[in-house]
Amino acid sequence: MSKPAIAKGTRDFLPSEVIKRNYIFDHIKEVFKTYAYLPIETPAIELLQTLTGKYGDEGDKLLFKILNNGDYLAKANPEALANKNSNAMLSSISKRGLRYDLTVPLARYVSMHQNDIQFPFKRYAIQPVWRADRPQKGRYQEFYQCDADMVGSDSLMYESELLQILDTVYSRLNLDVVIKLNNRKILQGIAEVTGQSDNFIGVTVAIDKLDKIGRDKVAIELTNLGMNDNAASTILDLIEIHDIDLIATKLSDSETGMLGVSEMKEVMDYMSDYTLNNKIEFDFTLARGLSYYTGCIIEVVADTETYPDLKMGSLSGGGRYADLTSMFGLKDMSGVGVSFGAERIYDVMEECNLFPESVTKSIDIFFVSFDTESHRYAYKQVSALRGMGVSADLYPDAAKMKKQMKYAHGTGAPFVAIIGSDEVEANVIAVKEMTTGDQGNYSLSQLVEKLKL
RNA sequence: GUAGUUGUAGCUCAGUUGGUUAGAGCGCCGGUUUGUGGUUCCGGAGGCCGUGGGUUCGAGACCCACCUUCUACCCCA
Repeated sequence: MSKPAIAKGTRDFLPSEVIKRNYIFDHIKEVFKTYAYLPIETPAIELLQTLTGKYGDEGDKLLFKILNNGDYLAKANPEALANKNSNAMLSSISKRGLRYDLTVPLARYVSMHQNDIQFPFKRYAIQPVWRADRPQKGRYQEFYQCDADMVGSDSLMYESELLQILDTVYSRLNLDVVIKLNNRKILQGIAEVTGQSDNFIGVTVAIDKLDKIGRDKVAIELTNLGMNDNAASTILDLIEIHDIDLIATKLSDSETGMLGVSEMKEVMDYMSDYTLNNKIEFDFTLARGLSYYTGCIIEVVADTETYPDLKMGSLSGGGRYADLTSMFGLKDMSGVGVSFGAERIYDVMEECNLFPESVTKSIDIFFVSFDTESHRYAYKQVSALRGMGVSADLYPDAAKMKKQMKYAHGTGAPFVAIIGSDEVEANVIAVKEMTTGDQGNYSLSQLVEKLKL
């Protein structure tokens, strides 16, 4: 017999953990529905041709590939096999892989079903994704993403809508966050006015590290790109601005930059009547893996003022991608979306004790009994309660009271019903409140009243 | 992919310069007060010491390889 183990980067969940995870999923789903996003599902398995090349070279390495069925080596590229060249052999032994995120499957879905859906298409999906990454704090190989995306409109109303979704979900979870906002066009504007348009990617990669490695080291990275100290410090001065009007005065020479500014202003204008529960701030250092974002960029982190000791990456991310579906042959489909990292939200809520007490309650009442006759009586009471929507359970036989009570305690039930010959005779239910130890007799209907309170 | 780190009972971990039969706490099971848990006392079960190889009279301990855990980097939720 082999020792039980599970694959690295994956986890089992205890009932109490699943209940708490569902608490998060339910709140997110509820808000998605309120904002009129519709659910879709896509398979865990996608064709590798769908997945590869969408996440950059790094992403391709992190894709889980599925070996072809049958005698796959017999059909492998003989040259690659002889040379032990895994990369060259891959296409001949693996056609499929596990999805890496929910956005690329969405693009595939929209392209395939463009005749069956109407645009703007608003969909949400809460499904697991897989990445062959090195596991770390808050990083797993299998984790859930909760995405809401809109495809098929340029309107900045949707940016505003998604910001409200973020704000609503986190306030309902009672988790204080800071919503950070940027626009890739503003980043481009900064590169333009400092004469670094050719270095755009390098510049954004460098400035994205600002809060991690500090101003001096970013300045070194910038000068390494070939610009002089002056340009580097101008860039640093610009990105450290947090005021949209101030940045506007600096970017007046860049058409793209000014477009970014006006987009941001319009988004905020849509928000003007909405009362935010969380902080929202402009952060021009925000770059977020530039793979497909073209406009607004959003990132959510836990508020360090409320949780000073917390160390956790971003909890949500999102943004506008002007042309996601063209890789699948559908042109001119602008989209915008946000994604909730449920695992990290769970970890933060656990660490900061943010799950309400009531979430952990699994059942309403547990029954124990003293002998065969009272056991049968108890079972009838349990059935009746279940019929009325009360979550009730009964120990399967009249074992020793200590053993039954211990099990009852372990269920987490707030009340335990104790049934012996006295109760059967009087046709009552003796109910003990576990936290206080108080005990009293109730009729079935009285008990239902008590439990429904 | 790079660097470090970890692996001993179900869980958390001790285990001396290599030396008889590998320990503790918690948990689990049983008994103890005959209608009451979390919180009495007593007893018991449970270990290929990550896997494979090597050094040695002798390895949980030393060496090599692989696997695994956690962490930082890269990248990302």
